[in-house]
Amino acid sequence: MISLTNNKDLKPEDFPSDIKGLRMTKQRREVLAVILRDRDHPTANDVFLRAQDRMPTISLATVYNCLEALVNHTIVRQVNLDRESSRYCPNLNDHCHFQDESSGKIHDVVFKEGIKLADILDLPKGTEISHLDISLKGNFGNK
Amino acid sequence: MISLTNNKDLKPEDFPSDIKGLRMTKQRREVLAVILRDRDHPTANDVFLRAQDRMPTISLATVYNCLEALVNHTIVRQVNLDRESSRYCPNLNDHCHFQDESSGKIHDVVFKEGIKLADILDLPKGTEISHLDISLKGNFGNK
DNA sequence: ATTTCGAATTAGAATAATTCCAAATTTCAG
DNA sequence: CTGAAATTTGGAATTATTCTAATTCGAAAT
Repeated sequence: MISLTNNKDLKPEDFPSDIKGLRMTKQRREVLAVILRDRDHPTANDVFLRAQDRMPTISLATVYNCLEALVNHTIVRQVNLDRESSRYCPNLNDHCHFQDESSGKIHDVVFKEGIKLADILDLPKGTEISHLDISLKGNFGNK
Repeated sequence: MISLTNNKDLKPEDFPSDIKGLRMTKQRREVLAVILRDRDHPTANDVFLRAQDRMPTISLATVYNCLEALVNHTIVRQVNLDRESSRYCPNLNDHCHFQDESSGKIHDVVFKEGIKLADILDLPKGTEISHLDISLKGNFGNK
């Protein structure tokens, strides 16, 4: 199976016509390809500008529509940091986002081996977590 | 010392004239009093409406100004969930926010005894966390 | 191949939260 | 008291996002 979460070289036209139940139109392919290619947590407008390179007629509204569809079908993740524009991330594994204050860049951060968040939070019995967002800010060490 | 973080009965006019280096004007007192009184994570507009009860002339711009000043001086915390309006929270202790999907209510959630977040995340050496936000969504158990 | 019809795309208008601005008011320091 | 600085105010401006209505597309059936 084609890896959608880690494939810089995949051409939009090579995407299957259906991903997770979402019909892949030309525009959706292009939008997804942009997100998979650069993996730098672009905003909707970033995606729009990049998608225009290969598809000059695409509209911003369409980019928003495509992003919404991709998010609803858990093909990409929407990342909200503070009050900034939403950003989009192709990494579907459990992870957090760290925004480096000097560069502005956003880094994916994972939990240490074997840690589950529910284990460390004091939640009342019967609680069910459907969504979880962890974001950090500060100085990201050298890696 | 007067508890600012847990005092429903405190009247705005009883606040000291300086809190954490912030000069407390009439409007700032009122805004802070609203946030301390109800503790239900109101939005700026909620605060505005409530503040108007006792101070009909206060403006929304002023509420935003006051909130910004209070946040900058770490007197209240700004809480951002998804793309919704910012909310404001007088609880300055380390905690997360859980939004119950059926009621919409926001609950404060704390870590279990002795847990520090830095211990469970795989961060590169030298990383310094300046801000941390954890928000959850789902069904909040009965408490 | 052509028709059909729901889904997708488009451009631009509308919305909502927040910020900006410039004038008026209040407060503080001397 | 007096002038400077900070704060407040109402309204305009901004920005991200959503909505709308018209058009186009595409797959399936004819």
